[in-house]
Amino acid sequence: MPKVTFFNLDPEKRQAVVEASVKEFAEHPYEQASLSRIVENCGIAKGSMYQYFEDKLDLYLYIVDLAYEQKRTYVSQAFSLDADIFTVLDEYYRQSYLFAKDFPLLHQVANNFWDSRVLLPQIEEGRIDRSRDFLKFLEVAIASGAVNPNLDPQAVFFVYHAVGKDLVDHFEQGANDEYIGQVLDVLRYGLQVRKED
Amino acid sequence: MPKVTFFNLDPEKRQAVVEASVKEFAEHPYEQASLSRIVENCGIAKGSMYQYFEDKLDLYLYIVDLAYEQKRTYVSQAFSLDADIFTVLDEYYRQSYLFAKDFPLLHQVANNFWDSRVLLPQIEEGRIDRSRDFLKFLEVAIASGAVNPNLDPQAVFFVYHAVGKDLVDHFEQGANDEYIGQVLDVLRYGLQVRKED
DNA sequence: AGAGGATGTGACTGGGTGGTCACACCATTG
DNA sequence: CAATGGTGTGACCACCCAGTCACATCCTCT
Repeated sequence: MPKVTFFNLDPEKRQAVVEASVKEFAEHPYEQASLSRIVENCGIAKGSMYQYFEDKLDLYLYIVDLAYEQKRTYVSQAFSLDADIFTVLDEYYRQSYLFAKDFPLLHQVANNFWDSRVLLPQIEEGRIDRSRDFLKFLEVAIASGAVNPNLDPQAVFFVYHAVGKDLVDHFEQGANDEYIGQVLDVLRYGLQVRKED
Repeated sequence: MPKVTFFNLDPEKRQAVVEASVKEFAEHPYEQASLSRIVENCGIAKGSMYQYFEDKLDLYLYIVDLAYEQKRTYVSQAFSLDADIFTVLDEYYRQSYLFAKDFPLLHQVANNFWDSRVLLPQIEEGRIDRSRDFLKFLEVAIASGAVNPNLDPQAVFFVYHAVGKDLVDHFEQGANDEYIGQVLDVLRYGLQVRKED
């Protein structure tokens, strides 16, 4: 948590600090990110930074929080949709995509955090949260008869999460709406040919 | 490429250098790996290291090569199998798993390399190679009638690759044979219920 | 024995890092 | 006016890094 001094700051200055930090943590994982570069980029003194934050980690976690907060405003729309599971998943991937397109730096920050090896507990916690939501959704979908009940729910979550993560990773290389649809088709229909077709 | 001096070395010493380097590059991504720690761990002088390798990057790429060479001896078995695509993919994932179990440090080295941001071209090259092999296999499988021809081959590769990578990532947390089978079931049958069942 | 080339060595260089601290500044009080 | 306390500052500290180099050591061939 930032110190009170940070929130007393002139908003313009505070914004400059945030922007420079976001840029740094987007371009470098935590360990390689440099406080010296950040203060250079936003034109404040090194010492000032330590009036605002406890240390480098405190600043980092604050920036990561900002990123996930913004992301949540996008993806939460998907889960509040009153539709079948395929529509929800489609929307979820699409909202992730929009977030990455609208806030590429915040997207990178979140990505770097997920890949990081510091503070595994916090990452693991987020993973469990996401898994719970997903599994609840899956249960309903199975009960409604839309989803193949022979599959292992944990394995389904694993597959969807792995694909979603990589899908987002590759947005920078220009994945588009149509491609997302095709990827989802693979997950929906499976690889094996369907006799019914 | 290491210098000739390295290959003239007493094998026992050479092994010590390799082992210490593998350990370091398994525990830290390239940028954070420390030559000072390596030489400390294998008991040779810093200067000696520069008799064996051009620089840190030279050493790193040599170690990465070792890792992939070892991995290839495992996964290549899958592709030489004369079986249907599902058996081959199953075997591919399983061999990746065995490699990670038998050589956890080399597995970590390869993983770190794949996630790294240095030398993107070399990583991209490997990605294209794997994609080519996979797509060729897929073509045959579609022609043979085993695989749903309505799916986009690029999207199929994308999904399988994403899942395979995460599957391997999580081996350390104890994924097992049965779990691999269940994950593959998800990919094979898809999420949507099959009318034929 | 001596010469010469290959190899081993670790103190050192220049540059980076996160974090500190004595001091300067400034606004609000009494 | 003076005093107080929150805020800004950048030189500085201790530490770590990749890479160098003058020198020591060893081996082989003459």
